[in-house]
Amino acid sequence: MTTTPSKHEPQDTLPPSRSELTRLAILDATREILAEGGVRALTVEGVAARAGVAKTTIYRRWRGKDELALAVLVDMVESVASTPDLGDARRELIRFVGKAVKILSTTLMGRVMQGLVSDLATDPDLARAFRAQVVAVRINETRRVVDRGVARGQLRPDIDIELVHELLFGPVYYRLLLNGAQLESRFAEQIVDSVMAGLVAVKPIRGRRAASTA
Amino acid sequence: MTTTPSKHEPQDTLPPSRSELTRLAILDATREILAEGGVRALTVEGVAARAGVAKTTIYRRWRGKDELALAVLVDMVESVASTPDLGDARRELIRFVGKAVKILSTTLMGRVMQGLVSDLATDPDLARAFRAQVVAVRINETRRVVDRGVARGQLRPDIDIELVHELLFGPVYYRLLLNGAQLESRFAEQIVDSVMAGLVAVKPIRGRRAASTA
DNA sequence: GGCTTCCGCTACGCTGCGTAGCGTTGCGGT
DNA sequence: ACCGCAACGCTACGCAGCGTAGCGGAAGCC
Repeated sequence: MTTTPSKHEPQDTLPPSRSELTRLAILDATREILAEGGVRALTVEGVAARAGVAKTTIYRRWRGKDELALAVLVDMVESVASTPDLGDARRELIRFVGKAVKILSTTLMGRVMQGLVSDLATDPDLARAFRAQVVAVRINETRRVVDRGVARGQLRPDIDIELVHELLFGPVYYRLLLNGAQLESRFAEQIVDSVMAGLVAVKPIRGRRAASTA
Repeated sequence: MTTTPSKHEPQDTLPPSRSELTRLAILDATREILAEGGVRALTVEGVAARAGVAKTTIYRRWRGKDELALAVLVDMVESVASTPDLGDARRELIRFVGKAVKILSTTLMGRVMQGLVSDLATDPDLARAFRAQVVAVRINETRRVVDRGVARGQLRPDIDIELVHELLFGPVYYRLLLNGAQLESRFAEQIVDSVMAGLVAVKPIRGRRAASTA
């Protein structure tokens, strides 16, 4: 697999500055190393060598390998387009979750995730950046899809967006990180169908008791 | 935070051998270091120093810090008892998931998990051991609880156990590893109620409830 | 051209890994 | 009590990788 150029390169009109060139060289080298050996193989010295760049140059831009990996990841997340309006909430959710499944299983974003997780727990700055630039994006997209479903009368209006987001993507990352089972497109469908059972709009029936905090 | 002795210490009758004493000293030191600084602070040299043990002694038993952390984790998982029969599938599932939530949020098992995840992706042996001794235990327990629910007529008989297992615990680990949101006991209830909607034996004509923004 | 900014390069100190060799101590058998 | 083996302690390595400092050179910007 060769290097994916990753969207936001400078506009064709303006020539890339030297600074931008080295930046891209570093990110590309990071991507390649991650693709080959995972995060375990990611070293600042290795990136510097492959990018044809001095080690100090990397440290002038990022504080360490964690930030570097996060930069690559953010670079990828930004390329994720929003889910189109398909007229049906279930289909949209499947598309939405399925896209994450596909990206995590076919690109090296899965590997970056695997290697980044442990660092999230120990580096507060990294965690904050990750949540702001990755998790929040997913939550917002969930909100858009759910809101459309509610507007169509397909989903209940009193849905906890963040909870739904966790129910949808939790299993995906569980497989990626812990279970080891293969991430297949069918999995997205299974998840959505399971979660949907609690989301569908029904004629107002008197619920049993309200949820209690025990 | 003091050291948790962790169940299977030698029988009271037979005095612990020297070999066993050093083994326990190493594992205790590992636990302490993990509790204080997380996996990032876990170094073989640090463990050796705190345990009052030579570094080589550690390498004679484990191949590295990964195996050491896994040993501590397995040591904890073994102490997790099975879910008792409560007569109600929903209550049992909440108890089941809630126990995991509590353990991950109150003991240092959460921290060990956080630090171990990245290594799972790069060390096949470690991943195999983890799945056999941690994941498989959870799946089996899920099966027991679900089977009881089916026998009582509370749950559908055609339930995919592994899928349910992923739906239940995926969100828990999602919070622990990625989201950063606090793991509270109420979360287990929310998850179970959401997943239950698709598991109940009869059509959801009766009370239905899931996510509520409270 | 001159100034600023960015970059390459070497060299360093440091931590932690994993191993080798050898001395020392505890433990079990007879 | 003795001996033999197994386990442990200790020192000393070589190595990889981190992160920093200092200096000289090259590109960009008026």
